[in-house]
Amino acid sequence: MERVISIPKPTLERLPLYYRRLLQWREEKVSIVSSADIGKNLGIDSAQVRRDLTYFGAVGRPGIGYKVEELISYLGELLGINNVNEAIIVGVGNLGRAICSYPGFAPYGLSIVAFFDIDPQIVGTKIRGHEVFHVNDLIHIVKRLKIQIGIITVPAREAQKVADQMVAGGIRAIWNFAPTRLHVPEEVIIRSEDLAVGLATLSHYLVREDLSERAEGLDRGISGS
Amino acid sequence: MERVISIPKPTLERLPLYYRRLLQWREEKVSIVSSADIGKNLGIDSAQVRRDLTYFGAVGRPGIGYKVEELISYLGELLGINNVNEAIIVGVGNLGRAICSYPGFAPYGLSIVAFFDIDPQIVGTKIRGHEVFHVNDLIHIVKRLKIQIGIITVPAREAQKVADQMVAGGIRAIWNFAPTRLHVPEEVIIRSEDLAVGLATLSHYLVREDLSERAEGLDRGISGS
DNA sequence: TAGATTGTTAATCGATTAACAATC
DNA sequence: TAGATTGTTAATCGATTAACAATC
Repeated sequence: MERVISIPKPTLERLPLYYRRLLQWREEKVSIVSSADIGKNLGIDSAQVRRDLTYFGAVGRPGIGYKVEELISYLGELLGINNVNEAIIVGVGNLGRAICSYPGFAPYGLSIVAFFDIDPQIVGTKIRGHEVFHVNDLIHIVKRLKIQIGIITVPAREAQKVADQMVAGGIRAIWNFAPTRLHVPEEVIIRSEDLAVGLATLSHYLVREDLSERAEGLDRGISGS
Repeated sequence: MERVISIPKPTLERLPLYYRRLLQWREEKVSIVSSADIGKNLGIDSAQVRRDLTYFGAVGRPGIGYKVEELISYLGELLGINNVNEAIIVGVGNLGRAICSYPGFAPYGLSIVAFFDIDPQIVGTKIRGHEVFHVNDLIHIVKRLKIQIGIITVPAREAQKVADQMVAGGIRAIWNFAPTRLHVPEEVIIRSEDLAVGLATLSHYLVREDLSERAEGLDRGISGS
């Protein structure tokens, strides 16, 4: 399955961070950076940075560093950013709207070309100049426009149904914001952004800290620090 | 630093998934589940599930499985869900509003008790019955209410300033949705939800697939499958 | 040349999985 | 008891970090 060169997932999640920081450096007219610069800035080991950047072949110069411009287009290529990524979004409540107008996407060439909802109050209205279609038209429209990316921002209980229709329309990657697990054919890529996971882990750390305060008190005599 | 019992991060991100699925089972009147049930449902190895569930001591019965009810309260405790988590949110654009009304949080006891913004058009209005305050009042209000969690949904360039004020007010955990890295004292917990990372990885996989199609063609003679 | 920094190899660290004795 | 499933140990796998020769 995982054929050809395959990048470790953690690396893949760091590349966009490098990319974004590089855009900022370009803005600031910085033309060359070292792996140490990048690492210090993002809190990542410099060896890790070099490692990450060489998965598809080298791009830096020993003794010099990385040309910001070069690295940007290299990473852009790698991340598929240089392409235009056309997507549809299903569910135009607050979350859907927030995603449509999320400024962080600006550099990533995401273009949301059609909006869908099921609420008759919303279907037929316009969002950012685009008409909102009924979900029933999804398969048809997706096929016609050959859309590859589908974004799901509907309630959890609707999500699977929507995913099924996306798959039927030929969508190859689903970005799911509904708090539920989706079942799709294995050739379809799924990425779920599960906000509850974020909240729960944060909340867990708070609890942990409370517990560990006592423990640290007992501990201090032994381990110092 | 990482004192007392410490759970691996990947485990910590799976616990909320278990928790959510268990709530669903309870709803369906299922009273006992096995690690195999949980695993199959979430696409996780059953040994992994057992491992994850024993980091704070055992809860299952050999030969039987796990009592849904017991496991729910066990995980709830672990994740700090049984507490009420009071939070403030800064930035009440679409994303802020989406988070406030995100249904996935329902089980997690998150209570957003104050809203802040800087836009004079918005300050003073009400959201879900709560007045929106000016960011200038943040430190004062956070101190008075002894809030521990701050949610940042402002544009990237404002985020650090907001984080500084949260820290000054005594907030201990920050949930950051702005696409930028925040610098805070090390005792403050930060979790960043970086949507651009999600988008970029998704887009990357699409590109990879396109490339690998060719490669697979060449490959097939050798490795079959 | 001397100093800096890469790309890469080897060593370390941490997480996942397999296997199985203990237990219901 | 026989069958099922846990909790845990040991083996495997994968990612991070340290170290350094090669290169500018």
